Order: sequence, then C-alpha cells, then structure tokens
Amino acid sequence: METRVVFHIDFDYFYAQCEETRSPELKSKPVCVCVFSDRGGNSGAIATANYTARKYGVKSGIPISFAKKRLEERKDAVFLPVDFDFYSEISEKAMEIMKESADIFEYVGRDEAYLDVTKRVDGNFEKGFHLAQQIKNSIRDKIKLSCSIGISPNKLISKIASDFQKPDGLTLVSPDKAEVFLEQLKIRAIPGIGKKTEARFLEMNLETIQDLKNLDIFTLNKEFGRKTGTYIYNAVRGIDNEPVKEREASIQYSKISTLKKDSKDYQFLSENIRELCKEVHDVVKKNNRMFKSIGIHFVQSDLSSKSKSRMLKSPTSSIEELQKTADILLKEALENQTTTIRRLGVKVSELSEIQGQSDITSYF
DNA sequence: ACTATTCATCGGC
DNA sequence: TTACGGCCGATGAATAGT
Repeated sequence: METRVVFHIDFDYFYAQCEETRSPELKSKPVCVCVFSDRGGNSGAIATANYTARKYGVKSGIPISFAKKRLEERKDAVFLPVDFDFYSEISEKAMEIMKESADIFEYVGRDEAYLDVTKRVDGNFEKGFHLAQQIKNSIRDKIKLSCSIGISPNKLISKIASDFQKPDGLTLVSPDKAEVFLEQLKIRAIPGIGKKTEARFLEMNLETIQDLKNLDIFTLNKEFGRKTGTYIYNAVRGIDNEPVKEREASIQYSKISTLKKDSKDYQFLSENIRELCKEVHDVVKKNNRMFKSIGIHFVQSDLSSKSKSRMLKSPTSSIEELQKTADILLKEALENQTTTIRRLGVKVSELSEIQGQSDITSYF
C-alpha cells in the first residue's frame, strides 16, 4: 500500500476568531463567545474563548458566570452571544479554499477538515509542507483567519499533530518520525481518550503513549471492549488506515433548549416538545429530508441525561407524526420520572432524501 | 454463532 | 467552593433475523 499524505486542518479558537474578524478591536481583549439560555442573567455556557481569555482559565464548556468571575479583573473582557449563521458563512468560504487543494476532502465540522493530498504532492512530504503553508496564507489573506495544520501519513497522526502546536501551527510528522513524535506525548493526546480513560490509565501508573505500548491487545480489549481496545493498541503505534472520505451531510437533526423552569409536569413539557418539533421540522423541510427515527432527550436538574427514541414503520416528513411520536415518548418517559428536567430536546435521524417533488406538502 | 438493527448513554467541540 | 449550551457522532448492550 502506498504512503498517503494527509492534512488535518483546524481553525484556531474558531467562533471567537470569527468575532475578531468582524470587530478587529476585540483582538487585544479577552473574548468569550457565550450560549445564553432562556433563563436570563448569566445562565449558559462558554462555546469558545480567545487565547487572552484562556490565560485566565476560561475555556469552552464552563458556565458563563464562572468565566465572568475569572475575568473580573479584566474590565475590557467581552461576552458575546453565539452567531452560528455568521460562523457558518465564514466556515464555508474557508472550506472552499481548502477543497481546491485536496484530492479528497472530508468535512468534519465548522472548524475542522481532513485533506488527502497524496496525488497533489506526489507523495512527497516536503511538497506537502509547502502546500500547507500556501493554504494557511490563502486563508489568512482572504478570510483573515488563522489555523493549525497537522501533516502525516494518516488521519490519526495528523489530528494529533494539528493539536501539537497552536494557534497558527504547522506540524509535519513524516512516516519515519511518527514513533518518536508519539512516544513523548501524554496519553490524553490520542483522540477519543478523554478525562475518564486518562484517569484509568493514570491509576495504572501509565502517563505517556510510550508507557501504553507495554499493554498487550488482549488486556486492552478486555478493559475497553474490542473496538476501543484495538483502536488504542493501534493508535499508540501510529497505525490508522481510515481513509479520508467525502462525508455525507449530517445524519441527524436535533434541537435542545433549556426550559424556563425545571419541571416534570406533562402539560408544560408537552408544549415545549411541540415547539422543538416545529423547529426540527423546519430544518428537515429546508433540507428536503424524510426521517425514520424520532427521539427525545432530557437533561435533568442534576445535569445527568436521559433519552428515548423510536423507529417508525416507514420514513416520513410529516410534522404531525413527529409531534405525535415525540409526545408519546414524553408520556412514556415521565411515567417513572422522579427528578425534574432542566433541558429538553428533540431529534430525528435515519434520514433519507425526498426525490424531486416540486410541492411535497400535498403528499403524506 | 454471527450479523444487522434498535436504543440509550457518553463525550468532543 | 458552586456556577452549566446546543449541537453532533461513536459506542456498546439488547434484541431480532439468518
């Protein structure tokens, strides 16, 4: 098998950087992009913060009120509400630029993509390095955005490499350097190994990827299951054969919102479910889709999650069926519900495309 | 016994 | 010290089908 040249490209502190591009005076200040909930005040969480804010311990996922405390001494700190449409616009433009440079382009998210450029650079990593520099320059010139790029023979190592130096990083890990590059890193650098898994390894006194090489595949499979165990075994050795592939557009649509008040009252929740169904259905309609699976999701007052979903007999695009099914799921879920519910969500999945119908509303 | 499907939970960004 | 969004996709157990 031929050696590939694979890029992983990641925009730096993406949402906050988007805000900086439209208001350059923000660049010198701590910038926090916030998801404010419907509860008013500072209820909500941080989506992203720029590096100035990060110096104060502000990072994505923490409560807004927590971030404000940490930035108390910075009177110039700004807390902006998220503007997903704006970020998506910028993302699309940047993705177009990257696509032009790729043999195969894989969209991962608004701020992330993989490129297979093997043919483009004749399998030559030096040429790959120059191509990556050109992409960075082009995105900076045209969109005023910085990004970090990892270059290696596969998606796994490139992902780790793009994270290695940032912001505005460019890290090349050629095949002969892969082992040494990985060995020095903390276990946490492996995508998919989060806080929980890291803690389990730390208890076994394993800290670096080098340390992990001491575990045999049987132990790993036994501890983590076959799929994850094998993945970790290969990952620490830099082995990953996942091809870069064009991605089908999203495979589910969902809406979740924080309720005005915590509740387990059917009437109140039912009204909210109805509205969420409408919003999800708008997206379904806009994308000309049918769905075959419907689910609801709770976040309870203690922040733990619960979900319930059901397969339909056949795909549909009917909002009535969506609302009816979601409501049934809600009723069933509430039967033995003891804790109150803080956030409520609706999702549809198992999507399929509606074939060329000019006026779909007349069909059921 | 193996594979495919369904459903609930988890974690990344 | 607490504080808490809105998405997405992956994983694996349970179940159904072959």
